[in-house]
Amino acid sequence: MKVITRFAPSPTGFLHVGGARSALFNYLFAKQNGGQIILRIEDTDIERNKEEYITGITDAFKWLGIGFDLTYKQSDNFPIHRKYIEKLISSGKAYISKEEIKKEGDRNEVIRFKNPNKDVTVDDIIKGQVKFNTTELGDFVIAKSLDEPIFHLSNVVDDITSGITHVIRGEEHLSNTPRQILIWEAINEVSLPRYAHIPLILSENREKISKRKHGEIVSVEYYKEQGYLRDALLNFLVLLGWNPGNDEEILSIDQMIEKFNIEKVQKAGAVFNREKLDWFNKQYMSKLSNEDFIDHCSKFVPKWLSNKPELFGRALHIIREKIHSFGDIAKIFEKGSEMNFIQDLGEYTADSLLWKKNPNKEIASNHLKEIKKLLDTIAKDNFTSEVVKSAIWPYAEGNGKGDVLWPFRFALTGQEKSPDPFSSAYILGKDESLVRIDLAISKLM
RNA sequence: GGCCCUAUCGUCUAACGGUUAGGACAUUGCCUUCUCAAGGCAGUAAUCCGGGUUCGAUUCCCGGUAGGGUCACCA
Repeated sequence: MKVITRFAPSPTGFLHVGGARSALFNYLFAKQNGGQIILRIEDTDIERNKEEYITGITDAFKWLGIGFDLTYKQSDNFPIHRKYIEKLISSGKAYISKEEIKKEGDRNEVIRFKNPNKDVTVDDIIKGQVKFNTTELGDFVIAKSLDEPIFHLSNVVDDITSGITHVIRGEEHLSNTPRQILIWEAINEVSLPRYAHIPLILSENREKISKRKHGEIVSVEYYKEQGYLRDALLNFLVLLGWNPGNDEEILSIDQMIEKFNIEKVQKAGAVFNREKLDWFNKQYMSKLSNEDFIDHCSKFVPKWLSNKPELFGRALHIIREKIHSFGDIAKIFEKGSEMNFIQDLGEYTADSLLWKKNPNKEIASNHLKEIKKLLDTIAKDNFTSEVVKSAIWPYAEGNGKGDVLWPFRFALTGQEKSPDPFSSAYILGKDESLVRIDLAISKLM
């Protein structure tokens, strides 16, 4: 039997990280079984759906690299849904019911499923056997009219007509499952799919994360815009609720397909830990070549810097060390941040040039004068951090590293926190470095 | 509240019924060029509680407790 899975979002918002993980699990399971995965947009509630969300969702999957074998909108199947509703009615499994209108928009006639009031056991791959008594569900509504099916009916009919073999979805659907099984059995065309309800992704305080309560961090688009690598996001997500059974953590999509095991998915919810995501992202960023890295960061580099590609090139090494996502680039170059010295030395006081452990203006001034002499011996086109370091290092060791290096670094950067002085000098270049040292010396007079 | 699910370091998790309860993130300390970052090393830190079953429970069973999900003419 060929495996067919599906991811079935409703277009009422952008793609949620929990949705992305559900889709990923469906994808991995389908791929490792040589099966197919369908993207079904569940847009039966015309009033709440928005076209922009459909493109938002499909764009997010394009970015993630999760491809579908088939994509369709559920509303395209309304005629088929109608056929099944009619069939259920004519076979006495459903009926047209007269209703009292409780709220605006209510119909005075809806279609209800005739509940056989029996026990239904969901045989779940992850949760095991879960027994429900369906009596309390009553004769639930399956359509507002022949042409307006609602969730449970459309969902089941589409699963049946698409030949879905495995329903892998979030745990919030577990309690919907008995209803759907009842409908599935009433239609009685194909045997039940296997169900797998995956645990929820939780917030810090252990509740289901939602856009409403937790904001933009729940949407995949946010991570795309913040400059995260898709492989890092996917890697982070796949390990929320599943692991390969050993200490391996960095997994490519191919490795995930090979190693994923739906039966080993965790039963309990997992807290979404942004710091760990950042760590994954850093791991993946560090694997990038300089060329790829530059490609990824182009949209985050401030204009004044992207206009000076040589300067940017000299700073690249340091930038790569400092950031956890490409979006961080904008932050480290903000005024007052650690890399802003490249653009703008900024104001500082003479006292800040003095090393805390030995604050003495004359000593600092003399060291800076000596550093200047040493730097002057280096040819302009040979002014690399290694060369600068080898020129200054012996002097610093001989005269107290802190005494020499603190004023040196501070003169170059004007900041308490910054890259080391050798790298800073290299980034700034010989001329600018000397200018800044002169300025520092004059401040100390 | 009814129904349902869940329970190992702060977080993600590993552990045929027998382990000094392992790893990762975070955190702390140290080292690595003065600060920062990165890196290296080391450390702190967990089986929710109570009963069973068993020679022996993190592991199996029951009960509490706590958290979560769900109860639409939404999906």
